[in-house]
Amino acid sequence: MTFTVTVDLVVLTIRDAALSVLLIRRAVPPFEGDYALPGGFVLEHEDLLDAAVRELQEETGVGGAGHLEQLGTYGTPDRDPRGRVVTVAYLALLPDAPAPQAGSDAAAAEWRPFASLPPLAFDHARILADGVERARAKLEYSPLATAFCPPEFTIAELRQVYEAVWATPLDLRNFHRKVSKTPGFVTPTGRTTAGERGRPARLFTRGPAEFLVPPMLRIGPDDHIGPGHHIGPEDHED
Amino acid sequence: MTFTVTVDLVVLTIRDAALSVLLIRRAVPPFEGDYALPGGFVLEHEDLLDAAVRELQEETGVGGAGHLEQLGTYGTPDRDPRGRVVTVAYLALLPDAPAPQAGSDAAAAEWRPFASLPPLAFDHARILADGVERARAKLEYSPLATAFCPPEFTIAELRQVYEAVWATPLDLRNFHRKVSKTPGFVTPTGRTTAGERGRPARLFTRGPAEFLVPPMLRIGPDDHIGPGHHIGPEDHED
DNA sequence: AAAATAGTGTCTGTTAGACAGTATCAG
DNA sequence: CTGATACTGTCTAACAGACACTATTTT
Repeated sequence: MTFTVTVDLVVLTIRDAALSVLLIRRAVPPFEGDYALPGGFVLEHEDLLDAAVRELQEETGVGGAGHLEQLGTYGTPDRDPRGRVVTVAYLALLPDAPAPQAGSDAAAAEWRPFASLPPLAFDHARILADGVERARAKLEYSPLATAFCPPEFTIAELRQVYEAVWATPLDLRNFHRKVSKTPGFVTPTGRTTAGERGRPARLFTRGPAEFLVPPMLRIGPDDHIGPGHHIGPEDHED
Repeated sequence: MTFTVTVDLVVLTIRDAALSVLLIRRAVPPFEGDYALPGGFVLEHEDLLDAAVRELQEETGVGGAGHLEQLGTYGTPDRDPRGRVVTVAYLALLPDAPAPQAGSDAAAAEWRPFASLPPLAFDHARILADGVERARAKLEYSPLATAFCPPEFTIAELRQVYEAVWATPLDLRNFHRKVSKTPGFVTPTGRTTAGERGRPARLFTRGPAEFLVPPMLRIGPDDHIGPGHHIGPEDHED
């Protein structure tokens, strides 16, 4: 038994303080004209990660910035009407800026706010939901929020990333203290912003830490677990 | 371009207070006679998760107990000398007991302690390392440790799971308090153990919580990140 | 009684959340 | 000056780690 293998990309960024997703409009059947995640076929001698990097490059023109990691693999027998297609989904986190470019099988690529999404082709709605949940969870215990920021950023920019991804307002003073006291999260550059309103802000780069100790928890310690509550990181089915 | 798709299983359990892995000896080339993770080909109309469940059933005879989740997909072009094989790895956590059974392409299946592993075929050493790291991480923020336990278990058994997976001793009194105070982690059954040495222990079942709030952190809050990994608190014994 | 295991209580330093206050810019 | 944003400090309740103590069984 043989399979077709594709990669699909959940590409996230922060645009106008809102978590946004890169979507394409399909130019060919099936689902012609529908929105979908960018992606494509894995080539004959190509590693899966290389295929994801290539597709990301083709769709966004993005270089080495940002973050890319495997999200999960989706292979339900009837997920693609063309036959048995298994897709390996990747999650990309990028700083804002790159203007999307139309790919070969994509009529157009555009950023869409996560809060108001159109219907998606295939099982891409599920893949996208898994990707956003992964991003939300990893912001807690890794310095991955910096992947949404330009090379130099302020604490306020970093806080806006957390607020956009978690869709929750955060206390800026406590946030500032927590980021400063978490070893290796950010490294001061000595430079500051200028020309903005208010006091200039110090600029930082991402620090050397791979994990945040202690983590930045989304949830207050006095929260309760109950039916309907959906808190914390999520994985796939049992 | 077409691919062969397989599932491989990282099956973990606690045996004799040690984290252990289910390995098979390959009966056919390539890597004939070497140790490997159990696994096999995905069938024509079979979902990936169904294939993992089937392989787990074939290797261990295990039913509905335990936990099974997708771990990751490995598809480096040269990972299998037979051609282009992509494998979707699954992580299974089981209570101790099931005697391994020999599968069709496996000469023998056996539990091996994670602390002393033989060399593994293909890229299975990497897959196994990823699986154990996933398990270690998930024990922090999910009640997944209960998947290693029988349907009814004591707090001490649950603590031994944490100690075995994290390879770290834990203070039994603080552990007991933390488990009891985390809402939805465990549910008392009213029954107790009997016939053992010492005071009988209350028996629990897994509670309704999907996530631990607050999490059970491996690492002390005053740990520092630096060159040279530093995980886990220092030993302490009464 | 002694040993062993289960479970509770207490003390203390640290931390998270809430919120007041100070610093430095533009206009 | 006012307004705006950046940053620091303080108070308090809750929590984590360390460790003493009580409870209930077997031998």
